[in-house]
Amino acid sequence: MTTLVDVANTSSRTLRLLSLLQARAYWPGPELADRLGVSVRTLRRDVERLRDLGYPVDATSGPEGGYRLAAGASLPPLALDDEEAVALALALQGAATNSDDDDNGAAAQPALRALTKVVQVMPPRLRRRVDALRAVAVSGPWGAEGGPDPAVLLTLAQACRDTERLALDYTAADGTRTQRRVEPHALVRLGRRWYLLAWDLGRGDWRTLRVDRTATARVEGGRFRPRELPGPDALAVVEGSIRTAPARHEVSAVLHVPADEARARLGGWAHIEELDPAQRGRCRLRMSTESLDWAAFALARARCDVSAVEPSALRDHLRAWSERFAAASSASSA
Amino acid sequence: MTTLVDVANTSSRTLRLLSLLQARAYWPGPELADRLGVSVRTLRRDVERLRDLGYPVDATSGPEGGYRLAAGASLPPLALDDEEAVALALALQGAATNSDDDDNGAAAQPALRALTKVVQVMPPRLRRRVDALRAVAVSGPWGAEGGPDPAVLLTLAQACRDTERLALDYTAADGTRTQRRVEPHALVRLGRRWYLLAWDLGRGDWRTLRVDRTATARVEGGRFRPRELPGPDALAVVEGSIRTAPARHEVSAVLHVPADEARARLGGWAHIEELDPAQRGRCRLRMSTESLDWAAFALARARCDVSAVEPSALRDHLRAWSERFAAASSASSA
DNA sequence: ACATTGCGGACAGCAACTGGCCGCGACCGC
DNA sequence: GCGGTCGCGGCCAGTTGCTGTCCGCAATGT
Repeated sequence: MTTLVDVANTSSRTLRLLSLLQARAYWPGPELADRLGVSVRTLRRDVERLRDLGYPVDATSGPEGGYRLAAGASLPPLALDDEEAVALALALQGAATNSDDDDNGAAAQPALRALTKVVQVMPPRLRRRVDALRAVAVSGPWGAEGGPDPAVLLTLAQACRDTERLALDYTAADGTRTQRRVEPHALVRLGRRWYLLAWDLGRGDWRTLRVDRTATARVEGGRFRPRELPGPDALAVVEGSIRTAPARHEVSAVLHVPADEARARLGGWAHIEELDPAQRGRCRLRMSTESLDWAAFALARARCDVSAVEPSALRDHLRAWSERFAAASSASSA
Repeated sequence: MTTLVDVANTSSRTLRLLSLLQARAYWPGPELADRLGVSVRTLRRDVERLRDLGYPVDATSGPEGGYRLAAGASLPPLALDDEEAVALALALQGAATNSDDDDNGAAAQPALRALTKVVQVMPPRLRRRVDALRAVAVSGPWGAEGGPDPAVLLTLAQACRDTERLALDYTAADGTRTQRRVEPHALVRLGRRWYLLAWDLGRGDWRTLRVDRTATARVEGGRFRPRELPGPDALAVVEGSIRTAPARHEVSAVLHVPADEARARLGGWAHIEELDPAQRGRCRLRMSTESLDWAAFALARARCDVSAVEPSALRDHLRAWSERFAAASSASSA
């Protein structure tokens, strides 16, 4: 399974040892030595080598003893099997495309980087499995938001990292479709959208493109030498070129349940504050969101009476839902 | 940054080379050699070594040529930096705890396995960052469902893999809290819940415990020799011990928008079917869910009139929401 | 055509690795 | 307490492997 090829090499053995230590927590020394095809003495030396490399290998003596890879100063290369790799690719993809704005929005960037690493070295058969599952596993409300195509996002990320020219099918804001050849420079996440900062070869100028408006992206082969950015920082450039930040709503409401009960029902989804002691059995909900749908949903999940709903836009929203639901729940046939 | 420790070792250099090749796609040979502190000739030999190990390193000649790590027969050990590791841990954790039932429910198991691997070798400082972000990043409606504590889930997974005895604080179905000492055998995901199949040392019998009812779990130190399962398969045992599968709702409704518009608004969230051509401008929504909240939310996201809502329970649900929202949207003060 | 880059053979010197042996300490079950 | 099992690390002698340098060759883009 993980046997790869047996090379008698010392360094290859060290790599194999690292993999083995990650696959199982405890390994009796003799078994390890047998697996690696060396004597126990040499195994000890290999372990010592790993330790010198900075990977702390704990060992316990006595019967049932053995070696175990512990947490160290830096992360060792992860040896994952096929299933784990697929799960990882899907999870990272979800994190890169779906993650919430304020929370792990910052984590989306590293997630995307990690994803490019994984995908680049992933065997084709695994990539096919990921592609197949991707279709099924959109699974999540964000898909509804017309988020970026994960495949496109991934291609763009790789091209940025590798400084490779791209050909894009792009739909501009006014709906016109254009073909663009660009030198991609950076992917920036702003709000809950991804933007590609690129040098447009057709127009000879910098452009900020929305990834979710990019239908297809393919690598054109040629690599390029990065130009100097028209600003101190990719983020700054993109921010400058985006007109307005998407409107945020600061939601506030009073829930007619005790605070801890509300927290239990809503999880970490909204901030729940205690009200003053006189108002026992009630609490205040606060959340900051771009989508009133989410706010309405949160109120619904609270399963209790609600009052003092705060942006008036949300009240309008609730009224609209209410009317629609009333209609839907009464009419039982088309 | 990634320098670890400089060991003049050959094997360490091979590891470093692997990391470098993953960090950037193209590396000119001379630059690589310089980074590794060896001559180009030795670099070529190192590359050859990697190839012998099964990692396909592509090389292109000519100016702008260089080395690149391609997709191979098996996944090479992933060398991730700190940020990537944190993002990865968060993403995997999300996949393991939140993932939807039918879709990547199957992927939850490998995700959890991968997570145990990562966490086991993750430096404490990174683990702290993950823990810190975890609190913020529940971010998602599932948190509200009282899903399992990721930390507990992780501890259980590690203990299963390492066959280590555990002490659990468990809240039984009737609400009584008990302390249990168990030998954990397998984690099984059924429906959208995690179950721990374990041998209860206090009672001397097998038990199936719900992970989300487990408040704390700590490793007791001792390792044990796995007992024989009372069935062919952990899944079978757990299935047998769970009385009823959680009730599922097969939701159906007619949306008063064209099918493709509905798909655009709902993403992969629900299945949208065309109706017969006479009914242009309408389509049928189908989804299968355990939570009527989600169904209601989906209908709301469709932002259109809805009719022929199908389980009557959902109609009741909608009516309840409607009334609550009507109240909330009119009363603007507590 | 030229420069740049990768490929691989040959060689000599040096460094490292290997296996076998040893005594030591830690730990567990009897 | 005692013996068995296991990890630790020193020592040694033989062998293996690695390294840098030099070389001619092939591929590629300017």
